Amino acid sequence: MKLPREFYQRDGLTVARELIGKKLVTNLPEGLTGGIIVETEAYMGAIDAASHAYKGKTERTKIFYSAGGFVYVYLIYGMHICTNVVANIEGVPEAVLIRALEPVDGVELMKRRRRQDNLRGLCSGPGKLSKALGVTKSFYGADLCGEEIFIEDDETLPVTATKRINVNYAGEAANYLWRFVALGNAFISV
DNA sequence: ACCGTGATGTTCT
DNA sequence: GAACATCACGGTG
Repeated sequence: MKLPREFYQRDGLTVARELIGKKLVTNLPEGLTGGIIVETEAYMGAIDAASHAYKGKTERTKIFYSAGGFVYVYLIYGMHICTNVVANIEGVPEAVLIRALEPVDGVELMKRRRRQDNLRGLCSGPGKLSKALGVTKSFYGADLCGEEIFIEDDETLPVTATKRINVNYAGEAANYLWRFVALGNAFISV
């Protein structure tokens, strides 16, 4: 079952935690690919120095201000795409970064896109899973209640919260336990 | 196992 | 012109 708009229209921390165990899917002309979400991070807008939306609305961050359930993508370090889910209601700029998947559907296609054969490393990082799923900059603003990219209900997994990865520049916010991981899962990024 | 490094583009100063 | 929510590779233990 595809998650409805209401799932996303809650606070970012709840959405980030509850996305663990759900299945992220893209359905593109080359085929359907997807996997269980096993690692996420919440980025909490105006109260979060690590968030791209911390300093307000720009051309890049305007999608944060839409209703939950749309896609925010950006290019990092000049070569990797990161895939995020916008959370909360219109006007509240929160988002959830998807950091790792356990590969499930279209594994062969994902291996081809990534040019690598190792299952364990196939989707174990935000850049990796974006490439495996075929997510590009054109996904900016895509509707998760549509057909190209969506999230389905799946299993319930035990979850722990830890500090977020690579946000040391964010001062106090770097210590918040806003990363969520499926306990004991082998497909997480670190 | 753990470094160190090079590749690369967009955003904001 | 710096900083950046990264990855793969090759070196050394």
